[in-house]
Amino acid sequence: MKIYNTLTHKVEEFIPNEEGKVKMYTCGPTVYNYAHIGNLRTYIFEDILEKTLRYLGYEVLRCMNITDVGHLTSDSDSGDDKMLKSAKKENKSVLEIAKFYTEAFKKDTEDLNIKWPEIVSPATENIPMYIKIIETLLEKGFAYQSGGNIYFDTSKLEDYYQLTNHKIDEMVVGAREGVEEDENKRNQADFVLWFTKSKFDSQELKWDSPWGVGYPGWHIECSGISIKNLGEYLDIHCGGIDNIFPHHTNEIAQSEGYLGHKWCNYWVHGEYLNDQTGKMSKSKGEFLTLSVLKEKGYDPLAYRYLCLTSHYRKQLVFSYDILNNASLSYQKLKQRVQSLKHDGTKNETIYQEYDQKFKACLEDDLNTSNAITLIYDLLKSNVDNSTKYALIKSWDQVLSLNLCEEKEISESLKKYIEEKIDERKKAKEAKNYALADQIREELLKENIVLKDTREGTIYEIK
RNA sequence: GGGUCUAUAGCCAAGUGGCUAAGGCGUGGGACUGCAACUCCCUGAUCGUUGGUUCAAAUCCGACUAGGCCCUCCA
Repeated sequence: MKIYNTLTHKVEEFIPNEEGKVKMYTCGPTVYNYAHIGNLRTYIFEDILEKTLRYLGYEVLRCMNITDVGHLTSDSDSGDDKMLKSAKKENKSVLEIAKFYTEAFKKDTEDLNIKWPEIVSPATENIPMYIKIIETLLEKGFAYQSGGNIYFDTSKLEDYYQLTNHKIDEMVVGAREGVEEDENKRNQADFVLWFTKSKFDSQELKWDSPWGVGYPGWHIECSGISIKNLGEYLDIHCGGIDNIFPHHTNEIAQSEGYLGHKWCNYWVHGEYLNDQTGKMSKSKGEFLTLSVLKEKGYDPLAYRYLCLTSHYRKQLVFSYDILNNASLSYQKLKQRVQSLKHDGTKNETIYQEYDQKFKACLEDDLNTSNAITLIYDLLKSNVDNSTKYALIKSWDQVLSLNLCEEKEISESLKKYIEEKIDERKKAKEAKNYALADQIREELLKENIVLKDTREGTIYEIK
């Protein structure tokens, strides 16, 4: 399969370290608030990548962190800790906040048919691993102690900016408002591995370390959790594009400094979901969550469909217009698939032919848009219905749009509807259209839609 | 200032040098229907502007225009 690698800045053939096996790490959420639908776009893309690899026959082991500590607004020790800030606001402990929003995030992934990774590890449960890495970095001379904190010395690396093409001389310190220079650093790009002093009133979570009581920097957790669970050689590391710098840049620096060899071969990043004003952001205050969409009556999978009709490396500007568009398309597609009469058989030759086409779409840097177009092509083709159904059912393992989901209808409900249809038929025959329409209206109120086809009246439960 | 990405119909979107530029939604028209809905058929593009390379450009190169993102909070 071919995938765009941020490390080499081009689309490349994917070759794992060990044949047939993929070790994949994806940056997880910082659980101080709900995830917005832009955050979730990244997890949808990662889900598609993982499921594509599985569909192509790879054995995938995937790991994700949950950031529940130490995520500061800045590497200087004057910034806010997001977890703590949120906890104070809601009058709860940091761990209570983390637990609450982790559950909320998990619920979102379930609604979107995003598979939960095999290994999900909170940052707070891996402190000894971070300490081990930092000790090694100090021994090897990649880190130094200054002003009470341990910093990574970026000048010790030849190619610190390999992911971004940034040039050190042209970087603007404090390009973003509110970022202060940290005087303890030897080099502008150095970052904190371990904090031993805190200016926060009540930093709840602290651990003992060889350098004093403190807590880890933001970047060390992903390196620690990944190496601990997936070993020294990683195949794919994913995240949103905003993680490229500084987070992933720093992960590479500390991981390779610690390991002494190349760590991860493929870095894959998902683009943003923007709104009309630009990037969707938690720090702007207001943001769109999946629950909001659900309250407005949208199926979460319509949002997933929307994401899949676009490409993961292309920015998408969210509006209710495009969601309505996607939602309608999705419902229509689902209905078309579910109305296919199938008997569980398939034409093996045609099945293989179309399945190859499907794989080719995904192997082409996850061209989900073409994969969905292939469904429409298949539906329009003269392939028999059972083969069509078998193919779409199989493809839905990757797309996860519940295209073949059949609604369970109880026998009593079925009988009730059939009686009503019969009653309406008799009314129609007697040209009593007022009664016929009344029956149709009544059923519609119960979310049962009648459709008169050439073969007779059928129904659909909304 | 530096880096990076994008620009295709009303909307979303595929397309990576070669037949009349996929597909979906919407719009308009038609068939079906007691009327609807559903379904089916028909309906739409000088590919941001401008130079160049080529027998051939949406596709490659240059310039310009507009916009997004990153340069120590975010996916």
